Amino acid sequence: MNIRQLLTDKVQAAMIAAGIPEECGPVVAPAKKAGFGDYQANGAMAAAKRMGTNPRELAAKIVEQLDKGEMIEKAEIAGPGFINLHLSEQWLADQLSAAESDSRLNVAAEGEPQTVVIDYSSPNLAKEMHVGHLRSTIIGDALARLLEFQGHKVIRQNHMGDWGTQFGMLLAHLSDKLEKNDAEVALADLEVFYREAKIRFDEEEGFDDRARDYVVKLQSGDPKCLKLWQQFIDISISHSEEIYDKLNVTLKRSDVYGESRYNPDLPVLVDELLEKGIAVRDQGAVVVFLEEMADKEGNPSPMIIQKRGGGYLYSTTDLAGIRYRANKLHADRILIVVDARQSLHLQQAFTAARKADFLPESVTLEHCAFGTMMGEDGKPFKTRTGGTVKLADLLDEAIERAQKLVAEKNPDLDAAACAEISRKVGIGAVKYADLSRTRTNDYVFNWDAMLSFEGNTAPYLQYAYTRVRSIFRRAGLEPAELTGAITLKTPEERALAIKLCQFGEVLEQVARDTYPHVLCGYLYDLSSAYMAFYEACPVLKEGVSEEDKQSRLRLCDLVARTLSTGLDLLGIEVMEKM
RNA sequence: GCGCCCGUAGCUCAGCUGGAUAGAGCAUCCGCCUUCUAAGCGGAUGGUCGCAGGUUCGAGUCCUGCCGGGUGCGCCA
Repeated sequence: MNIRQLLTDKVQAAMIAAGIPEECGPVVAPAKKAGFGDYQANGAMAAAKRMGTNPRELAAKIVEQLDKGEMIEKAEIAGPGFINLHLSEQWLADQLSAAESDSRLNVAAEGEPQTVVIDYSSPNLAKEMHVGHLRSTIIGDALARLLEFQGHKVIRQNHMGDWGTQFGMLLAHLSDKLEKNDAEVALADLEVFYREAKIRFDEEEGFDDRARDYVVKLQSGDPKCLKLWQQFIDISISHSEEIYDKLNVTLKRSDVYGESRYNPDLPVLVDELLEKGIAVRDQGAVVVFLEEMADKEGNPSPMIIQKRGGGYLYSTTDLAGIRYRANKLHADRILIVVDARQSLHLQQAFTAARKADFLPESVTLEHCAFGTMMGEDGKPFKTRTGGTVKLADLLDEAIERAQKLVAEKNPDLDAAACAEISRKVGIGAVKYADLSRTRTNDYVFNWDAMLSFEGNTAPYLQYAYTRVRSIFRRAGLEPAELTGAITLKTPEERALAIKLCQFGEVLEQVARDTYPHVLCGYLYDLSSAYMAFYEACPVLKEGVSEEDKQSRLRLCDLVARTLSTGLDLLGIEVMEKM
């Protein structure tokens, strides 16, 4: 159920009935301020301008034609031609009842499901995952969960970096190590392993030649070398899986589709582009010149797809990836969740793929760009000594910090419960801090702010959830046992009801625009509305009538379910107590 | 040099297709717990929306120029 859409349809119909051209949109949005109704339609003014008539009079005509039905209580004209729409209390209550008995909370499943391929996380397997992989992993996973909930067929693609010259050095080192240990032991710490290999490569006589030799063997498909490589990859993926598990990320091994998978297609692709005349040889390399992206002087934008010497680049793999996803995976929509700094590269890849006719025109290519995670000094997030922060360490610190807070606030919890809550709170805080910011902007990482129980944070939302659940515990009731009607007597109940009813339209918006912070903002508003309701509307206290108690408990249950569903779509867990 | 992103309250950030008096949180100050978790709620203070033009009945939002910061730009990913 999408209030905004329903109202848009109604107002649009009224506008047409009032003789307004169809191109004039009704411009329906939630009311900006209390006192302006629940929703407002602002389209009358633009339409009046276009038609050269008086906006207030036109608004009056629209209101006259408006089929209010069960939904709209009243429509008022205000200011220069705003139409303020007040929703009917009974209609709202009916919607809530419908949501209550629906496992999807009255959120309609997508009528025209798409196949959506989402490329996210994509760590480099040569090293351990570090904070640079956090945003892609968190944002991509939230989008995957949400689009799946909307009813789309989501294909996760973990485009892991499992290929490249650095593997020569790593395999040479691994091959030596295997004389003493098995691969699991040798690769227990990837970071250490990488450093060792790098030192040998830089300093040890003859090692660099062996490394290069391994690269050649690997690329030529030498079976022994491939086996070694496979061992390395398998263990490295396992390291990533530990992180995914801790982070509560849905990526599985079957979602891994590493760069190496495109190897056989790269020479084919380059030949094809040369044949089509889209790519040309230039200074020994193969280059696609994109006139579509030319600068002011008309110089086309160059994209190298094969190096002088024959090597391929990630631009080549990107093109192969687009083609594979569109044609083999039959994507209708391709989302690529990578750093905003790669915007130009991706735009080139998108443009070239279109030009080469690698995908049907109907397939959309979207770069879901995100900014850099900054330290509190405003510079990219690093350790005190300027090193890269390992993701595992960051997550452990989050849990540890949460544990201190939980133990301090609620000393009665037993150790197991405390550990579980700390994990959910700590990880939730890290994820929510990231997701709640507009993803295209850089954001400042701050432990105290994200772990605060005040403001737009995960702990605040989790706390709101526990407050609801606490009521049910105390009442000794389960939601299924509730009877009677939902009534919205106080302003707080009404405000809460409207918030609850907006869940569906928010999800639709996020699914369309791929900005998870909009969902975060909604959940925060919902929690705030619940907190206000909680203060103003006693549920179990003395003097509350049975009808009010039942009605309010039903509101409580809807809040709990909406919060847990919404947070789950963000990949954040809730708990009964905290 | 060119491209892209950003500049909104002391700090961290929202502001969706241009709409009403630009909103939150933190910080500061003032209130609210013998009754559902005060990890909370209510209120106050605080803004020439980087600057200057332009389009419009109406601009934080669109256009142009400038200033400041970030980032990217033929053989890394």
